[in-house]
Amino acid sequence: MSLEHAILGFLRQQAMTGYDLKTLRFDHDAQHFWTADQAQIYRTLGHLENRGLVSSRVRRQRSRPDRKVYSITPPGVEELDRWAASPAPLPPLRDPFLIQLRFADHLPDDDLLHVLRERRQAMQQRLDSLRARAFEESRGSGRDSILHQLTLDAAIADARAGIDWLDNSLETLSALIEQERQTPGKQPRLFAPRTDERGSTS
Amino acid sequence: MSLEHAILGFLRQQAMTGYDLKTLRFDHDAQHFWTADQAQIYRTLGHLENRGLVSSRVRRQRSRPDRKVYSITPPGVEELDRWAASPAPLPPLRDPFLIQLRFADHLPDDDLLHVLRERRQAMQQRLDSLRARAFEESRGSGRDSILHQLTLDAAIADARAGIDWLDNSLETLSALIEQERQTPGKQPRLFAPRTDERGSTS
DNA sequence: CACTAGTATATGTCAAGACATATACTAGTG
DNA sequence: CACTAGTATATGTCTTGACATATACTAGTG
Repeated sequence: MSLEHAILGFLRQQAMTGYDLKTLRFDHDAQHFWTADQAQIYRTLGHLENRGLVSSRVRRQRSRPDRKVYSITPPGVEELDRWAASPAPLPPLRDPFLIQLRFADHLPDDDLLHVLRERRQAMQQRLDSLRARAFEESRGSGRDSILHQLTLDAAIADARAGIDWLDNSLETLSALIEQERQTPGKQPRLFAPRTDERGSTS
Repeated sequence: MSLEHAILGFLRQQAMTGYDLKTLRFDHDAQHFWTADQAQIYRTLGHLENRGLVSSRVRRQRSRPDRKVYSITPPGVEELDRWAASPAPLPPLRDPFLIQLRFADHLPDDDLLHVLRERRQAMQQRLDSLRARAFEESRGSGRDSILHQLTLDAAIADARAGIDWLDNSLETLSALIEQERQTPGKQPRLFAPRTDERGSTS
């Protein structure tokens, strides 16, 4: 599981509780490449502890609920290093928006363009906030800091590519719509007009 | 569910069986933006039928198993159109490779570069096959065909962005490694300096 | 003749993830 | 004083998706 290894990675940097992992790490540091919900983090910590890859000790607190601080164990470090050097399969592209677009040929022109523009705006917002973060977190020349910056770069590259693609698509579709308007016999031809020589259309 | 709407979309184009949806559509047409396993397709068809969005009739065959041909119903068309115009939330970037990279600071230099190069090669292969498909399927100027081509463009843009990012990362990390080699001694560390925890020094 | 691949549908089971809710205490705000 | 937000852990449950297996018939290959 990826989440297991993300947790091991964070715990190797510093021992902490499930609450800290959620609020400090997954909601902030890792937010641009992996998210996890609280319930899942606690359950995964349980699994990792059962397998001996992390260990925990309870810190009693008076004015707060007790904290269960998790540390990575030597087998945990081993597992993390083993996994980090192993090839991960390319995750397939899997985007509901592309399903929408693929089957949008029955949408009114305005709706079609609107959906694309909305998507572009959302992507632009994501890009802006990623860039702001990248700027804020751009100091540090150690390896750890560089790796963090590279993950931000990946998210930025992804968003930029998405926006560029949307702009091109918007242009293509606008041109198509314009062209269809100028051709009153609006029959979308899926195949080439029937002028081929072989095989008569009986 | 996205899969439900993908199925509705395909069935609007043409009535077909679960088997056809799997082998002709999801394994080919939609392969670059959505995949689905056979069991899930059959079960989803069942749900859609229960909800009246598709209907089926059995075609008896002698030398083959019977075919259960599904057609989209008017409510199904309505649902598809409604969904196509509704805004889909941006799916978060979610890539196990970025977890690997983020926590790769303990990897030997060669392993680190190797992992990135392997990734680049896999991405390049994907890009090549996507480009080949885009070339083969580039005829057709109707709206349906254009929309299909746009989905291919999206996948191509994604792969290209990934490769560019990997090239930049490879360059950045090579430079960092080179620089670290020329500066022997203490490297900048974010956390406690690494001493041998073996305790008993002999 | 045994084996494999293709056509076709269906169920069982498990992991990952998302969402809701329970518990329990404190501190600050209106 | 009531309410809200914050700290902290935990369980219940549902959906999506992945993988395995069952059934059943035919055609081609070694």
